[in-house]
Amino acid sequence: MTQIETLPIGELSRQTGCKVQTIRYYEQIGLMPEPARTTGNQRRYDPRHRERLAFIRHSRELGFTLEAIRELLGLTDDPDCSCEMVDDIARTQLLQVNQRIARLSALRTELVRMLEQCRGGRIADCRVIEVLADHTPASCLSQDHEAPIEAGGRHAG
Amino acid sequence: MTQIETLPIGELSRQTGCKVQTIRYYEQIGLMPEPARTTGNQRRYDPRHRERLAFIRHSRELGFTLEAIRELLGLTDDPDCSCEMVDDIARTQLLQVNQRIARLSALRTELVRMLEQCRGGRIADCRVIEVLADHTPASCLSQDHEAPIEAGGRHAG
DNA sequence: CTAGTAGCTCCAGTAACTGGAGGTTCAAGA
DNA sequence: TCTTGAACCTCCAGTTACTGGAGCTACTAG
Repeated sequence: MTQIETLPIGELSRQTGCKVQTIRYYEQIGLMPEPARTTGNQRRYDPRHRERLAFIRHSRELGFTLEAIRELLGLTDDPDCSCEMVDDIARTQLLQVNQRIARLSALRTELVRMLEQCRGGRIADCRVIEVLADHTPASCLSQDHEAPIEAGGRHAG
Repeated sequence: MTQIETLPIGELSRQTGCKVQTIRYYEQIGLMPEPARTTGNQRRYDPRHRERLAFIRHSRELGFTLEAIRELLGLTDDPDCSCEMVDDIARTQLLQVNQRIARLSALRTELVRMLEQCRGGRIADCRVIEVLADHTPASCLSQDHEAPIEAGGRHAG
């Protein structure tokens, strides 16, 4: 008989756009189940692993934390349960995204203003430095420190 | 004679809104100079330290990395040098902020669309889960992974 | 003198990976 | 069958920008 399709980790990596180390990391923290191994101890994945990893990656791209994803995955294990909680998690995520956009926009405004004032002289006269040194009772930015996470990992080479 | 004003670390912390540990951390990584010490080995800061720390904090709030701040601080040490580089650093920062806003906006769009499709049934029918599981050739989000840093530290308390 | 707060150093932990060392396995070609 | 080289393995350390705790010492008010 033909065996079902199994993938070595590199192939799974290619198909999902997720680095090999990251896949192993997800396994380590229990987000991905342990796959079958060859007699030589190499991992072999099946399509279900690929689906799960795709789910994780897409969720990460949408900015969900690994903890949120863990919860979402837990919920999907019980298909009869109400999807209220899923909705909650996504809604919370949306809220955070909105907050971050708001903060970044304020930040942009200040950066733009700062740059506009620079006339390109000596550092001693530099408005950018001046603005940065200025610590007036904190502009719009100082309050509400929230989630620092963003979609995607660090730059990959 | 009256001594010049010196602050213990807790007072500096209060005045700048920067945690005690964070101040010590900045010293450890060479961003803040080593302050004077009492005979009992406690740190005592002067107004110049406060200015420098304020500069660092404000820059952090604007999303500059510690490395960028280190560079900016280095540049301010030479007041006769052209402020072109300062401008460059700020401009790079602005660029990154713009990119992050763009990405977050795309993200928001997708989250909103996802949530709108949820009619609140069972998880088996949940559109949110479906969308997350879907790994079409990657929407607008998969490209351009950049700086993960955001204004402010993690939530404090 | 004592109590309590604030300070000290050192170490470990956070999120979400990434990279490398040093060794093994697999698959294809000779 | 042997060899070669890519891909795999585990384990560990590093990244960013802090944060928290243990266990100890200094300072200051009463």
